[in-house]
Amino acid sequence: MPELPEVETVCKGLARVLPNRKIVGVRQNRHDLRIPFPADLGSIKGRKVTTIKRRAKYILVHLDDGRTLIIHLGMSGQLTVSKKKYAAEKHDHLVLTLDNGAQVVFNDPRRFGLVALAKTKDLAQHKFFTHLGPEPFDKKFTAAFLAEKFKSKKVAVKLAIMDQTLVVGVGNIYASEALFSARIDPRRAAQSLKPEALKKLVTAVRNILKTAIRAGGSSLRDYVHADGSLGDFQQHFAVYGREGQKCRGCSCNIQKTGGVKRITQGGRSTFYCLLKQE
DNA sequence: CCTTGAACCTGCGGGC
DNA sequence: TGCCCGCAGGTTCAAG
Repeated sequence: MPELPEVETVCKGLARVLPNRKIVGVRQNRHDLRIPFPADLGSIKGRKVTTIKRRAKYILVHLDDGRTLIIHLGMSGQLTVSKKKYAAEKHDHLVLTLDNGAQVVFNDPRRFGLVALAKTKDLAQHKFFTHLGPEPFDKKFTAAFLAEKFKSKKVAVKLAIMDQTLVVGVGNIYASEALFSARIDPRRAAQSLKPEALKKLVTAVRNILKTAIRAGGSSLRDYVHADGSLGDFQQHFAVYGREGQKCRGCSCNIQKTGGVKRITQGGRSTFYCLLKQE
């Protein structure tokens, strides 16, 4: 479920519930996801949560002893917070109980997620983060920056913009959406984009992510993303998942174009509409 | 350094 | 009804 907007939405939900709460129970229903659970994960029991942050697609739960609980949702992870009595569901792998009785449940059918524990609050040097590019909303993420990074990249721009070492947060859905919004053919070699196109791409990435965050945020209630889906934003996808249908946001004639195209790049689906690009 | 492809894992829907 | 296939929002690793 998660690209940056979904993770951001989950973080916002957690931020309304977790800070200043003490963790009074840690239940591990298995010992690993993509990587083993920390051997000392149980030691977060008795600790109080200070703040919630996000870096790339990682959720950071800072603790009052200076350590950080790191959670990544992978492809299918969900974090829900419920005050109701916990009823175990399939694929609930980690359940934290808070001192107000609330339960934080990490459910992840495909188990591509991860849970880790860092010794510090500052994670810049942590192995998960050293290789990551800037946040898309960081002022470092500019057309000039992308030009430099794309210079040596012959890969398709769709793949390049999803490369987390260049810029973080853009996953398979928003890559298609941002490129459509910028009217850039996803098949083009990254290094072939001119400054004007790069500028449009930077703007499009920021706008798409921001809009999706707003839509996701609007669907929050008692849960941190109750259904684990994309909130309201999926109804606004212009091209993603719309093969053969009319794209949203350009005035192409579907009779003429055949609608949105789907191709495979890097083993994953890309959706695009080429009107106004040729 | 760059690129590609496979691997990790479960669930769902479509076709036969 | 069952079986097989392809597909799903991420990341890492090996090999060329």
